[in-house]
Amino acid sequence: MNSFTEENYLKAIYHLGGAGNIAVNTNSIAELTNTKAASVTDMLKKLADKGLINYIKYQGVTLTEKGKGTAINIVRKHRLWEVFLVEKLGFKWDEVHDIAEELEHINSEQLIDRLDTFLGNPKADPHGDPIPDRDGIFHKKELIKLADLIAKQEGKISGVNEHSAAFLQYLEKAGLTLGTTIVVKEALEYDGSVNLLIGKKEITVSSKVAKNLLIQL
Amino acid sequence: MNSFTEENYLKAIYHLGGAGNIAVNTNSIAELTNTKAASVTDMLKKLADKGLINYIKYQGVTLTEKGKGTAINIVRKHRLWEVFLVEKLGFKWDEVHDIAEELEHINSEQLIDRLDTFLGNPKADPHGDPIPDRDGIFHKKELIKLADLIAKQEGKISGVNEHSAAFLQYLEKAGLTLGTTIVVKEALEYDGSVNLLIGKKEITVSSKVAKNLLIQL
DNA sequence: ATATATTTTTAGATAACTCTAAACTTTTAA
DNA sequence: TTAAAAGTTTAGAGTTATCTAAAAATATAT
Repeated sequence: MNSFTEENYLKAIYHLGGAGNIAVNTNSIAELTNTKAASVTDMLKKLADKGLINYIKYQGVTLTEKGKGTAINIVRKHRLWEVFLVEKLGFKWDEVHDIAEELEHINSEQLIDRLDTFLGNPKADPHGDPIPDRDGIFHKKELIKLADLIAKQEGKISGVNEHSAAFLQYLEKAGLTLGTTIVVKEALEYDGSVNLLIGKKEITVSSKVAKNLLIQL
Repeated sequence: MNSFTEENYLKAIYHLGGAGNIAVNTNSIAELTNTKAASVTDMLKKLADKGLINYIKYQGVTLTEKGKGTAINIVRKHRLWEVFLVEKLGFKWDEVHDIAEELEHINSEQLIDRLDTFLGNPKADPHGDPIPDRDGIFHKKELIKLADLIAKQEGKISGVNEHSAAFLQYLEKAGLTLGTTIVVKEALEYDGSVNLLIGKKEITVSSKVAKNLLIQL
């Protein structure tokens, strides 16, 4: 059994890419967990002792298979709870993160499996992020940044790369919600902004927005 | 904001009758929270400093209005989650206590209000225990112990005084689930056991069972 | 009413997690 | 290629919640 705190560190390492080969560095973990580098170092020793991470002093960390499994399970729980909050309780997609952050630490495999069934085994959370199955497998569709599309390409808004409430609220106002079909009218080389058609309505989004909106072709 | 641990102590004091005038003693709190008396004393000082309990050394504690409100809110959350687990996720009534014990500490008024609405504002949890409303008011029906009924009285099984999985499983097997209508055929003075009619079926329950089954007339 | 038993509190330690400040490594850039 | 900057770890300390053992207060029983 891992503590609440250990779980949060594992999750942070996972989100920083620790499931791959490139080592995650101490400072970035400190930033994401709102702690100081010294605290991170202490915890890294502990997680390494438990066999959850590969840690070499001064060289950063990666997750072991065991650590990766634990982290993915937390991600699974987080995303399933987000679906519950939006689909069943009527929260907006920009309101659910903090509550899911607490719910993800509830410890019961049975609870999560039943929740998964109750929700109809959703494949993505309200932001389009994929939900791993109980074996930790992601059944993901290929998503492309809006910024990488060219004129005349058509696709469906299927995810976001940024989860701030501000960005999500902007998308909502602009009618750029998940599932919406869009066509690229013009991709402006000058500033990276993109002209889109949503049905017959034309709108322009900035480069920043285009980089954070994910499209399924 | 109170810590997870503080909340558990407040809840324990509440369940031991600390909302009334009779002071709850240190040892009983230690027993219920699975700690030692010395730990309880430490925490009582802390809760007293926060204005959540009335504490006089060696004389036990009662809850202040503030502490009572906090405790009742935890009870509300616990019971609403239990309803969710049974009604929506299909858990049995003897399986939900431990999970609800974790869920009750999730911090979001909005979450609980929406959950309440989602569940249809239930007035009782799966064991018949009343669920206080958001203002902490219990809208309770009058319940009487089966042991206090006399021959020919009829009523509906509406609650339990003991929550152990063993007792709940026994009731399930015996067909004594919530909502079942029963008629007392005979209350035996000799050993306190009771003969019941459930429809046309006759069964006998021990004195212990009769004391822990609550009936609405 | 006083000795004994029970209950509660205090004293002193430990474990988990955090911090600041200082020391040490690695990276970067002249 | 070495001096400065950036990043990381260690040392030492604080907080919260826990414990055991001993001391103090209260209750009980002859």
